[in-house]
Amino acid sequence: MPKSEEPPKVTGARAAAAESKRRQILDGAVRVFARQGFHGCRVSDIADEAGVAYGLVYHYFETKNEILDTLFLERWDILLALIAEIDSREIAAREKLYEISAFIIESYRHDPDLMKVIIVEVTREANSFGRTHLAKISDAYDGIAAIVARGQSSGEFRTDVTAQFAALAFYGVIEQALTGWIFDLLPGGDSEYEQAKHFVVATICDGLHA
Amino acid sequence: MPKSEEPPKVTGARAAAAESKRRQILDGAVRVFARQGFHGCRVSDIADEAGVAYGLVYHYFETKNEILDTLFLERWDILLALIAEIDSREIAAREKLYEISAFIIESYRHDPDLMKVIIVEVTREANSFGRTHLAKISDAYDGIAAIVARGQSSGEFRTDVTAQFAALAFYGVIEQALTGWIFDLLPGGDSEYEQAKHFVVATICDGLHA
Amino acid sequence: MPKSEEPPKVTGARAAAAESKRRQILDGAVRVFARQGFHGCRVSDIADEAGVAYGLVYHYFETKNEILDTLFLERWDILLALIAEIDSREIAAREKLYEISAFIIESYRHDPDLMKVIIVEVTREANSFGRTHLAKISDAYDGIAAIVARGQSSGEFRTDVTAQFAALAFYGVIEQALTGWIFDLLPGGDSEYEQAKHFVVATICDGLHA
Amino acid sequence: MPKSEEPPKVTGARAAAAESKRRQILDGAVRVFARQGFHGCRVSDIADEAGVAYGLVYHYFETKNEILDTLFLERWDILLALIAEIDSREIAAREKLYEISAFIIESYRHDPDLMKVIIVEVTREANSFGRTHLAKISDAYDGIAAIVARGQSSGEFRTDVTAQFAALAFYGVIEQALTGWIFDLLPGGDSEYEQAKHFVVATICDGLHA
DNA sequence: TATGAATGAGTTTTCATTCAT
DNA sequence: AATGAATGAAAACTCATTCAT
Repeated sequence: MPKSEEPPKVTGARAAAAESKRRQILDGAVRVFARQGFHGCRVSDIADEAGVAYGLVYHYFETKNEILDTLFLERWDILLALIAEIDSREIAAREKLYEISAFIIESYRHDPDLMKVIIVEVTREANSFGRTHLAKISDAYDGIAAIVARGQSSGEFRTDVTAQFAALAFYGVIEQALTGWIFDLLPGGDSEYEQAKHFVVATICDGLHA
Repeated sequence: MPKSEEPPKVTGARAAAAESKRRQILDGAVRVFARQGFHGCRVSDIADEAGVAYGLVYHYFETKNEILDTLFLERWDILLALIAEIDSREIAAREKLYEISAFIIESYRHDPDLMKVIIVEVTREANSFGRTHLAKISDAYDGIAAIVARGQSSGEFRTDVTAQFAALAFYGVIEQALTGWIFDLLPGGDSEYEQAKHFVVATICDGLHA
Repeated sequence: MPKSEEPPKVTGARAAAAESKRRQILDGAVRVFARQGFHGCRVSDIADEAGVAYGLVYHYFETKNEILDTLFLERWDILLALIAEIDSREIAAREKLYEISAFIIESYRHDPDLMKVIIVEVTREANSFGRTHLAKISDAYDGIAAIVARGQSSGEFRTDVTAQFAALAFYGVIEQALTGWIFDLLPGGDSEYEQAKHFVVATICDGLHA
Repeated sequence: MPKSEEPPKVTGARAAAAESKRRQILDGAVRVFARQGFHGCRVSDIADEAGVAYGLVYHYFETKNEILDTLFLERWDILLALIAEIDSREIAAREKLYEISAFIIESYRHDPDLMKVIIVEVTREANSFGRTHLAKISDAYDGIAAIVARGQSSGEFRTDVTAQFAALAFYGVIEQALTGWIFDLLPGGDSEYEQAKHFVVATICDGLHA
């Protein structure tokens, strides 16, 4: 799924250029964070990678941390919106889960650096820093749990495992698959990604038993 | 499961005292890393928490990072040994997975700080630092995959989902449960832990379908 | 001989100011190194003496050591250029040696701190650090040796003492005179400096014999 | 010239062993100082090189600096005694200077590490630390100056160059030769050492002129 | 004497952030 | 908006020295 291209605000060439610098910085930051980690890079590395002047980073962002926050929120809000949209469709819960799985895996295929940053850096940061991210992550869990709960109500899913735990398990499987690709513990590639979308659902919905 | 208490080597009071200081430092580090994060604490915080002089930390460990490494390896090696031992038992694959799930969750109940550090801090370090940790993590995946593969051979498990992916999914579910408890996204407590041990296996082996 | 005053490059106030801060740091470092020794001072002493912020030192120089290197090379390159220039003149070898002796002693009169740093600190660093300085020092020896060799070819100098050794002896006498002044083992003062210029040549060229 | 072996104090085996440990430490320190420089080594390096326990170094020496002092003074006092002894002989001043030159160069041949330490580390240390060493160095200058002065009185040496300056020049030539060998700027070897003893006197007494 | 664990002050370097232009 | 020099707090790491045994 392509990056959600915000409609180019029609505010003249100047503003467009400015917006593009801001975008450059975010894009540079993704590459640098993915390569060196949030703590392993300097603000000047971001500026260099983005091809902008050092000081400009601070024109667009208050702190280094805000850059990470922005990257996370941009992407995560898309995910949250998608979960909500999918849940509103008239399809089986299993199908809904497949769509979410597919979306996240496609996101990784499309921009592995960004997903790496979100998974590796943001979660850990949540430990030391604000709870903002945790609330957002919780929102995703809740959205998925809502899908599961609806599946339970309709009789599609068993009810002894709580919807909350099921949601968390579902997300855990996907995140671990991404982690595997990120750290080269799992072979990556287009066919593997395609297969994984199905494996996630097969494992979580059908179980491993024969 | 209690920390593998090495038999108190009878090597005189001096050596014993020395070993205890080293232990104190490791124990202090766990608490500090859990509370403030690896990057959020200073070496002096570790020394203070451990009740030893600053310099002593560097007498026992080359770098701050080596402390984290040591904590991770101590515990992870126990996990690896356990996985191997469980796989050698004459029980169903499903039972084996339950034992592993139970062990990890018990580890968290017994020493949540340590598990928090391993899950939250080590993975991030794996990104920037050496691949040592990754190799160890990979070993765990492999051990679990071996169990699944044996289950597939015996006809207990389906074979369309690869053993490798199944192992990763299984571990992903457990890790996400721990993450949930760590960040208070999931209610914790003795009965929840007990329930979760079963949920993990129910989800992965039986699936969510009704 | 005055410090080679580079013509103030007309590059705008900003660049000029920047260059002047860098110069301030170097000048402060000379005073501090001379007073307390390279190892006896902190980088903050340099910053304080130069009247700049601590961090600015690291904006202009990678390490404390690079400051020392810069001071040495700036001056030594002037010496090397001078030796080459003097050798090209159409004067007696003895005159050439006098000019070099005079230049070095004048350098000391003009900026005793800098010469002290070069003689006292750089040599020691040459031991532990890179061979860069040694190569430069060797260049000076070679330049002087070339002058002596030409003197030998013309019949002005005896040939049983090698030019190489003679060069080294000549430089050794000068350096020891400076060392004497630096450590107050030899009375200093304008007339003493003037006298020493002649003594160096008298000793090396004519010998002590009656 | 062999290291002045102090007569083995007849105080029993224990004291002898103790003395030997102290000697071991000094000998180890010479090697370490020569290799890494005074500031570039740790006290533990000295202990390791000497093959003694860390703490023992502090049993025999108050500070790290005292070790350097001891090494310098041991050797320098021998030099001072020798200068005095030579001056009392009934030989030409030129012969006396030859003997001193020969002694110092032999000292270097016999124990280059020790001479390297004295020349490279002690003189520089004189800058930051006490004036003790300077007084001793001054004593050597004075001793040599006395020889020159006597040579001037007897009509052997010219009088326009002061005895003080001549002494300093003489020592400067020798020190620079040693520096050349130490830093590989001058080819070393037995025949070169032998030749240098003569070159020093030829240069200083006879001069370079044809 | 001999050992090596224990202490903690000291120092370089890093780097996020600010600011003048 | 854009630049990059300037600031200074922060922290890891070093290592001489002390001390208990």
